[in-house]
Amino acid sequence: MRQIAGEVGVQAGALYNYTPDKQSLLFRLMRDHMDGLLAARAERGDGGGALDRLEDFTRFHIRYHIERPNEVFIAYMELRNLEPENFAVIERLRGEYESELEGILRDGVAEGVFHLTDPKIASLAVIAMLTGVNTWYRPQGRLTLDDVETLYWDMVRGAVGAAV
Amino acid sequence: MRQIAGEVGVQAGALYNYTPDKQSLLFRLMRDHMDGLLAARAERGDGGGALDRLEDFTRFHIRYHIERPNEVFIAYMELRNLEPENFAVIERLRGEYESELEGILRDGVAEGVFHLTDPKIASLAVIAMLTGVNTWYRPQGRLTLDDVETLYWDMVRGAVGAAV
DNA sequence: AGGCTATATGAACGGATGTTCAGAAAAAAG
DNA sequence: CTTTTTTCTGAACATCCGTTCATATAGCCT
Repeated sequence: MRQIAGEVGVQAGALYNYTPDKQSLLFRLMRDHMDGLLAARAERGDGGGALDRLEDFTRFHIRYHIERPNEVFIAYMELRNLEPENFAVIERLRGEYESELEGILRDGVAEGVFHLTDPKIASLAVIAMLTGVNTWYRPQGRLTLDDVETLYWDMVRGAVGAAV
Repeated sequence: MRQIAGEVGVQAGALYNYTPDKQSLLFRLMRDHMDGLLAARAERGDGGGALDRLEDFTRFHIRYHIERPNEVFIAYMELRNLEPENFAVIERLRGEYESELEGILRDGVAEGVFHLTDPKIASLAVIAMLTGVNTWYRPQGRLTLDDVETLYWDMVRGAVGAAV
C-alpha cells in the first residue's frame, strides 16, 4: 500500500479514502479487468462461420492482452491472494470468457469445419497458448503484433483441425 | 520460513542449518526442478523422425509437469522473487529446454513434415499450451492422463502443420 | 470572507517477516 | 559412560506490513 501510495504521490493513509482495504482494491482491479475483457469481446460481431469467428477471437485475444500487460500479469499472479468469495467471482467471469471460445469450437465441429473430440479442453488449450504471448512479446522485438497474430492464427487453425 | 519449519516439525531457526537464507532455498528448489526436467528429458531417446519426437516431447512434458504440480507452481509464480543473478540462471535452463523443442520443430520443417514459418515462436506456443494442463487437470476428473496426452498431441500435431 | 465538505498528513498500532545466537538437547564417537 | 559433534530451541532483533485516527490542509458554496 505504501508503494502504491508512493507512485500516486500520496501517503498510504490517503488510499483509504478510496478503498476500504487492500483486498477490495485487488478484487476491483481484477473484476474490472474481466468486465472490460468481456465487454470488449461482446462488441465484436459474432456473425459468420466458425472459422472466421475463431480467427477473430484469436486476434482479439492476443491484441487485448498484449495492450494490458500489467492487468494480465496481476490477473494471473495474484489469483491466489483473493479471498475465496472474490476468487469465485473472478473464476466465474473467466469461465464466461472461456465459454465464448468453447461455443465457437462447438459450432465449428457442428459445421464440420473443426475436428475436435473435446471442445472444452481445446478452448483451455487455445487460451493458454494465446495468453502465453504476454510472457515473451516485446514491442521492439523482431515481430509486429500483426505478425504474431498471424503466426498464432495459423497454429490455432491447425490445432482445431481446420483444413489448410 | 516459520510456515515451512512448521510443516517440517521444527522451529524456524533450525532451517538455517540447511540453507544460508530464504533466497538460496527458493533458488535451489527451482534449479533442482529445471535440472530434473532436463535430465529426464535427456533420458528419452532422440532417435526417429521429427513427428515421433514431437509426440514424445508432448507426452513427456504433460506427464512430467502433472506429476509435480507444486514444483511447477513455484517455478512459475516465484520467478519474480529471484534475485537477478539467480533469475538469469533459471532463465538459461528454461531456454535450454525450449531449445529442445525448437530443434525438433526445425528438423520437422527440414523434413517437410511440419509447416511452420517461425519454429522459435511455435516452440513457445506449444510449451505454453502444454503447461496450461496444470491449471485445470484433476486426477479424479473425467479424463485420464492418457486421454489428456492424446488430446493435446492431436492439437500439437495440427498446430505445427503436420498432415493428419 | 466564512463555513462546510472532502481529502491529506504523519504518527501510531499490532502483528508478521527473515535472520541471529546463546544455550539446551540429541546423536555419534571414543 | 564421557566427550565431542551435530542439531534444535526460544527469545530477541530490526524492519516491514495493513490499517486507524486525530489533526491539518485544500477546494467549493453562499
